[in-house]
Amino acid sequence: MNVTIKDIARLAGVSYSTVSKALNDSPLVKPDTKRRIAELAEQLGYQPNFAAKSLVSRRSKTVGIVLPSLERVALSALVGRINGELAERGYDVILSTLSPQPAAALFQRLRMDGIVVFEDIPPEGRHDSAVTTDIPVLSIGVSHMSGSRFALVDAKRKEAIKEAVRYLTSLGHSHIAYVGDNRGSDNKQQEKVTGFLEGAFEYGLSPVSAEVLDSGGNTWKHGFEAGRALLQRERLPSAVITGAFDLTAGFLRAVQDGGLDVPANLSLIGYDNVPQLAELDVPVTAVGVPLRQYGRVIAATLVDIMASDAPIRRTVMLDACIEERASCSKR
Amino acid sequence: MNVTIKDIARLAGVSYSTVSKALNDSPLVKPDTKRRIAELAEQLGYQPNFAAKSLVSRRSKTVGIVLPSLERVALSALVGRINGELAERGYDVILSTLSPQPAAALFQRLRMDGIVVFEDIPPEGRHDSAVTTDIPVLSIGVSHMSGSRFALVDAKRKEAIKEAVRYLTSLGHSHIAYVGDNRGSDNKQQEKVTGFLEGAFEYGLSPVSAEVLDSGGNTWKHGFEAGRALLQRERLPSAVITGAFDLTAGFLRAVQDGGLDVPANLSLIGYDNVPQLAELDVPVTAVGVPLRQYGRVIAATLVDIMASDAPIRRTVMLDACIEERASCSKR
DNA sequence: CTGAAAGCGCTTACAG
DNA sequence: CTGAAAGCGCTTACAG
Repeated sequence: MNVTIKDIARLAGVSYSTVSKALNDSPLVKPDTKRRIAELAEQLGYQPNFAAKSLVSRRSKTVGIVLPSLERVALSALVGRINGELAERGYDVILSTLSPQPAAALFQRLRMDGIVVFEDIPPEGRHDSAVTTDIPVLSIGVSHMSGSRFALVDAKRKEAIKEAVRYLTSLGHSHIAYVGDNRGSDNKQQEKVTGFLEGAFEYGLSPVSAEVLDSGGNTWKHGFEAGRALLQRERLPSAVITGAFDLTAGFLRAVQDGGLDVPANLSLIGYDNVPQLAELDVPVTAVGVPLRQYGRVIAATLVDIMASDAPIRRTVMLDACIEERASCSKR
Repeated sequence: MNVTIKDIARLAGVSYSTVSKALNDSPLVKPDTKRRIAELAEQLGYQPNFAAKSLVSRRSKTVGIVLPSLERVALSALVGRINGELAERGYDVILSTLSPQPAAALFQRLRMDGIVVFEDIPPEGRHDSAVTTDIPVLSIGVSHMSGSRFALVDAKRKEAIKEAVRYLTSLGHSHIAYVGDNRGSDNKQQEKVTGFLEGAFEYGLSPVSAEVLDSGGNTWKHGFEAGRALLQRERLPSAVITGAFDLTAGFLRAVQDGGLDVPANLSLIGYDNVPQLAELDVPVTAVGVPLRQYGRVIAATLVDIMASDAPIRRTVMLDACIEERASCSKR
């Protein structure tokens, strides 16, 4: 049998409602009594009963995160940050890898106060397959058109890549390639390509000096292969923008293996502003929403929509910024 | 306000305790009444209150899984299977990526009926940092020396690799290399190396014809590099055993790029018996515990230790088997 | 087969 | 500041 507030009350010689208030740090309880009760609770190893608490308070102080799969570095790091940010705000976090709708149903059953949905590919066509639930939903990157308390946090990918072009041209580069998934199935990838082309135009690159290389995917392997493909060229760009973290890592390895020095022979800037870029053979300059900020905004936005009882719909677009490291040099 | 059994009771013209029994399919309720109530519940979109249910029943019918990180294919696939298996047994699954102790504390607070712990590296030295909790714990691969209801499910890695050696020698191979993480920090990796050496001895390979190649890690990249390193050799083995899924994939790519044909020039067998091996450029023969079986045993064992109220300690070692595909040929 | 009652462990007006 | 009481939404003996 577990320790309950009644046990504590008996030992402290007060009523159990006083114990409840004391443990919740109510101003209605004398500091002295509070201290005494806190000590007793500690001693007895009291653990509040989550079920009872959320039954009566109608809140669980816990949020659920829906993940498409468990396989991406950047996502994994972001989830870690969100976990930390929400902990600071008094929330626990649990995850599910079910698909969004079943996961949302589960989280609703478990009485989560809110849910965060990550999903790469929006449900094809059928928008009725989107998440429908009564609890507040925060989508990252893809709109799920949900209930009445709903928000979307996303990165300005197009601007980010454009910014990378600006940065590279400002260093004197006039022949730049973008390496990324350009298969066209995913909007988010297309945005980046568009950003590259707009940037190339805006910052005065000639059409032949702004190349888009389709990597066919966003993994290390795709990056590596794209790097090797690039090496076949007779005329190389002086700078490359890679569209995702793993891609960047694989690409870097390939060009280094091919005998190029980064940044002496080739400048490189990678999308996805994650600290892991600093750990590569050459610390790679990043463009994108800084991970810390991403995590902080996600947590803050979610807490916000959970707090409101009125319907809310909000969209937050995050600006990218450049994190300079050692992979770019002047031309 | 949500629908409760009282609402249903009112509309059905019965008491709410009858509704409760009906919804739980109690034999004490007339089939007719049951049906009527079920329909009504359906209609009203009734969702039982998880908090109330677990408060009174002292069980949540939910289990928590602790994962070290979110980055491994084989792990991700296994979690998916466990999810499915437990669903069939009436349990929901949630995940946490906190480190084992905080995760266990969270799951205990959330009143999970049991937890599964995956962890690669056992807590260094200090065994007091292991998971301590009152609820049943099932560890995968690493013992966490927990409470009174505790189980360990693990794979017979050594036997698995040995079996791979047997298989290859039976095909006529007499020069075999094992490629794997041999840095020595991780017991599980060492077991595989030992299995290889024992197998080599037992199946009569000469010492120079049984090579251990340290890949320095278990990722695609490590596999790729190990593959390229192998190609530098003047005398190649006729068969290779790779120690982990991603490693296998990277290795295969490297040797193919180097102009070797698998299996014509080189036979390959990969540890980690996951279906993804069938999706590689060459469908790769696997050795290891079949994913389906792994998932089934984990789910069944967990349900078992959750059901018992007496202390239980159990260890289940799973046998590996070979899944033949197209990557091995006779010599 | 059905219903009234107690109780799971807590929070929160309300009265003192 | 403290306590008695009601109630959150359910399950489960117990009595009919």
